[in-house]
Amino acid sequence: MSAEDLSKQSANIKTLQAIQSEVQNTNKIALSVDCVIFGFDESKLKVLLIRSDLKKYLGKWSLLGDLVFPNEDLDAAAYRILKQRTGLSDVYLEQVHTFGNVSRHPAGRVVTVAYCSLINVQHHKLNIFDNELHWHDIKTVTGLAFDHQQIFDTCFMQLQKRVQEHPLGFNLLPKKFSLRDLQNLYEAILDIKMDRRNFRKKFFSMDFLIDLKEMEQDVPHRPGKLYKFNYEKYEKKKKKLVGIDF
Amino acid sequence: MSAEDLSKQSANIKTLQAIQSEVQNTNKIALSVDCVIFGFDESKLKVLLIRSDLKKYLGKWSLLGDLVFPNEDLDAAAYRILKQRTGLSDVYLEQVHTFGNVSRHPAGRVVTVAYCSLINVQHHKLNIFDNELHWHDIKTVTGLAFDHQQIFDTCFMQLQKRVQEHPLGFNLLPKKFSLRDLQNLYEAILDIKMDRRNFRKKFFSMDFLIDLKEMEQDVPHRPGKLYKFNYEKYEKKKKKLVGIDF
DNA sequence: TATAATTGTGTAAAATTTACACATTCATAA
DNA sequence: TTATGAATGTGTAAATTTTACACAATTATA
Repeated sequence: MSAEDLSKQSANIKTLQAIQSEVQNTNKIALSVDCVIFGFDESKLKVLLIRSDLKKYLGKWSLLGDLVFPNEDLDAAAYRILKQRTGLSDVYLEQVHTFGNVSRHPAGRVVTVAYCSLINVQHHKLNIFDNELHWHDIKTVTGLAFDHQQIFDTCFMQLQKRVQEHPLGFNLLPKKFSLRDLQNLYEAILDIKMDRRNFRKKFFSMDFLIDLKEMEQDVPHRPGKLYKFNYEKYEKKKKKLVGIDF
Repeated sequence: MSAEDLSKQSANIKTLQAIQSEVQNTNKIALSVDCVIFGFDESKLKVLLIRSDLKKYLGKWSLLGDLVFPNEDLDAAAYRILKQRTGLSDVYLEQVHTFGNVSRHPAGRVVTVAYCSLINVQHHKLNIFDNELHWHDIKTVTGLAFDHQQIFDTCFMQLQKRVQEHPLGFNLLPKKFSLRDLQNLYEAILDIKMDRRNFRKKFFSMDFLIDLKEMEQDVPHRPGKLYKFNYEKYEKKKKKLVGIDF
């Protein structure tokens, strides 16, 4: 290594203190988390929205979000918001994308990390006391506050993609569900109609459904069998490669 | 709406000033960007790393990153780093994931947004003057500084997935490439061997390769035909749905 | 007891994926 | 000049997966 290289190298070595002061000086960006919370009810996909608490967007709906605390892990902030708003813990939650355009928030520089959450509406219909909080049919979601429409669109598209590759959907259903429930769910998320026999064949051939030997109750027609998803078996079998296809 | 609801609603309405001060007070988090820059050379997938500039991690390799400026879009920060380090603009760059554990950085709370970039090594072999900057075979990447190993692993896995679903790979090849180059690339990224005839059949049936009517030069064996990727055709034909499969 | 609604089931055709071998072309070395 | 080595270019048959499609059985209700 030449003398020049050596001096260059030592010039590049920064002390922790130097970086700390650099971090302080550049520290003009606030960080928030926004949650796109999906639910499934009456065979429709819903999203939980709140009325904007900002005058500029008065009357508009927005996602559930909050600033991240300085001593709080990012994922923990998302869980906190979810817990605060729905009363639920142990829910499916996944980071989707970070939105960081300079002018995305009127109050100044706020970079936000978007999370997608899937919850079972039946299990906590109770927890929405707040009039400002409302389940919206995803087909009617337009004109959200801030850049929340873009965030919602991104999360919804990601959900459409991931629900086909991973068993996420079951988080939106009750523990016991019929194949009709499952098909309704996929049809609602993907906004398509599917062939009933081929849909059943597909899921039976995957062999991840456990027949609970129970039937639906209180349906105005022939009751269907109830199933639950076999997570243990799925975890063992997980696919590695899919194959080139675009 | 009841009186109680109304008062609750107005209590929820915040002024811009209130939020601004809230943002100021909570503003103790620094934001950075880290780039995982992939290249393809000598039939091997490489990643561009730099020696850590932090005493704690002296001698360790780390990703290329920097703090985001207060008045800089997030994506712009990633492009800036890429331009600074490789001299290249107009490169493939995609946000992958944000890492925000409280203790991930020794200098304090720094949340980092990871980007994945694919560049053509042939086109700018020149631009690496800096001894501290080096292309590493991805198979030898271990023990990176900070949480950069985790960031690298995440980006690499995402690359393996996305390269199968989208025509990203061509960003790593020269404009003109042979089918052997293309197969070597996929084999390097996915770390598998593929059947040569089926690989060719697959790509020909997709019908996105333009035969340039040119042959390889200076190869010590029968030269292969050269192709380029037909982006216009791909953009028109893009797949929508894939089908349930997990 | 008849009707309406939905469940549960199989098969044949089409499309896709997989496994596999040999003649051709060019550079290089004898 | 010729032989050799190394990689290109090409097709088919079998297996698997996907698609399209119809009718009998079950339950609640009128």
